[in-house]
Amino acid sequence: MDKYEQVIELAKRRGFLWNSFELYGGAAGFYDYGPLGCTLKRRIEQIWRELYVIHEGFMEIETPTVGIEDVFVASGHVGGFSDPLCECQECEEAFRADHLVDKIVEVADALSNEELDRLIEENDIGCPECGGKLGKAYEFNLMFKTNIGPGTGRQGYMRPETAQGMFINFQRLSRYYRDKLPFGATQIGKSYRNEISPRQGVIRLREFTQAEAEIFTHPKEKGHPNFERFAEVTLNLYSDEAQEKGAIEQMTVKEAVENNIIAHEFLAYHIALTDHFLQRVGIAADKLRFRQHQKDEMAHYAIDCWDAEILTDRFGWIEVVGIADRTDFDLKAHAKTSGTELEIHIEYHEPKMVEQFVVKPDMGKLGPLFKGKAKAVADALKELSEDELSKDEIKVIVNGEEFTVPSDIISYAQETVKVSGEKIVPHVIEPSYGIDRILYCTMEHAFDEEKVEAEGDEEEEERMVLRFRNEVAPVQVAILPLLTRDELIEPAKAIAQKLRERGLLVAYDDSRAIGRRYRRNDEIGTPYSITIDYDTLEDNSVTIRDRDTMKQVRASVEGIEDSIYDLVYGKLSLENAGVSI
RNA sequence: GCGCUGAUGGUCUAGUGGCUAUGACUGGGGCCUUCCAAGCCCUAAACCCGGGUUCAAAUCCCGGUUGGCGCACCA
Repeated sequence: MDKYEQVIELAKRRGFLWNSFELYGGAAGFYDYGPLGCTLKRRIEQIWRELYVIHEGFMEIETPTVGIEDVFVASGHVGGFSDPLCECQECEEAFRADHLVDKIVEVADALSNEELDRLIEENDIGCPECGGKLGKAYEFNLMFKTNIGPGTGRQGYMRPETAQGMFINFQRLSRYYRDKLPFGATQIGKSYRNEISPRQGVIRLREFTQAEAEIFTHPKEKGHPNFERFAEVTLNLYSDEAQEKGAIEQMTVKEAVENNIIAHEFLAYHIALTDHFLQRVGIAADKLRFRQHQKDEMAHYAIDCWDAEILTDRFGWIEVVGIADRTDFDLKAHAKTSGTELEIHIEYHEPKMVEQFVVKPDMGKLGPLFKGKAKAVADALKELSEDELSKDEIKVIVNGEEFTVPSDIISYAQETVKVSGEKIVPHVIEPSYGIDRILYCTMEHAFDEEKVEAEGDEEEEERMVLRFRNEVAPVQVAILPLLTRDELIEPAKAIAQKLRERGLLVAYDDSRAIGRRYRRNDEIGTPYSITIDYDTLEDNSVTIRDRDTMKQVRASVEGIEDSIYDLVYGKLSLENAGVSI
């Protein structure tokens, strides 16, 4: 059994992750979160919220998981979130049709299916595997389709990312933030991709949880006001250049920006924030790197893009977060499709005086002359050059109709006007997290097997332990009466209640031997156990046991809820929580 | 989607056509037990689904579902 198998076996057995729909034979690409998995996930999400929503101030929103067609036409998912496939009619192998012709034309990925068919036909391209004849190219779109409303209804799609919900609310968000850049919004929710063949458990799902932030910045101001926070943090960077050499480089965030490895401070700050988050949920620092997209892999509109990658035992480096500067691509796309300006008015620090050619039609005379068409004529006049306006008879064409305007009802001049600001389309910095993958990685990195001495003459045995960081552990403290006796069970339950009231995640367990119960809790990563014994009845003290070291201290029941709380949240060490035994 | 390969209690697993489907661990109840999966008693729990071949199918065949691996795919 490799580590992946061990982790998945444990996850299944102890209620972290279950294959969905098992009762009916299951369905590939879907996983259920059991009681512990769900709690673990919520705790990871909660840390994410703390960093992005509370600390950064990027408020969380919630938008539908079903989207209408226009949204995904604009985003490019209807046309582009699909691949042209082409199957061999002999051996039935499927290939990317555009890859088959990419040696022949330069922009193979821009071709229509008909053009692809024609090129394959003309160049006599056969199956790369068996040389057989290839069938027609067809689109396989990765979005789930659905209908909105009864009957044929309206075409809907399950969203393939949460991001669009933030983009299309740009105007509302801008107003909420009182039109001041930079601002951001976040969303944690489900996204859907109809993967051709989902694999690797929770690594590639058809329904998965994303946590995304869309941060709108000024296109020309990409310094970060709080850059110093992470400036001296060292990152494992696998830049475009480093990938050529095949060696990860370590450097500080500041150096990365100064040496133009990372495009700008704003992106660098968010790479560092991602690094901070991942380590905080328990990803091992030496199994974490940031890989830069190479020029040919990066979306054409992006300035720079980095993936956080985590080293796993079976799958190697897997991508868990993408952090990109997407420029104004998304807002412009929605502006174009919706016919609505998605811009923000930025006031200059001081108004600028700008030389402008200004045309002033005399509406008092234009009105009576052209009646209802006066406004359109005036607008057309404003577009004319000085040359045209200087003629005796000025002609304009409005909707195919020619109008002749006397020169005396219009004046024009080169004027200096005061401009107080400009409209700009903000650039988007997007950190996009795959929560399910991160959750799996926290489990794998927490997973440990340790040899411990066994009773009597027995050989050493394995202790399975999930060394979760306290903050993410789905059970924070176990309450264990030493023996199954009423006189111990009662005070134990009272302590459990006290801890729950303090807001701790408590598990109470009195079944079978104490050692067995310690092991059960090690296996699900419970950081602390409290054991109630006969001394408790004498002197009102209990033992607190540490999961990782198995060390115990003796502490008073009085104020135990505060001690455990402080232990869990790192404000107290075990040594200071009681007397060592 | 294609190819290879697997699918048996909660988990891991034995079982190459023939008794009531093997075992371990785990779980539950109890006895015992004053700190790291101890012992004893009791108990629950499985042949992925659908067809076919056969007197008889967990076992052979076909199809599907699903896990793993390889190819392809992975905004």
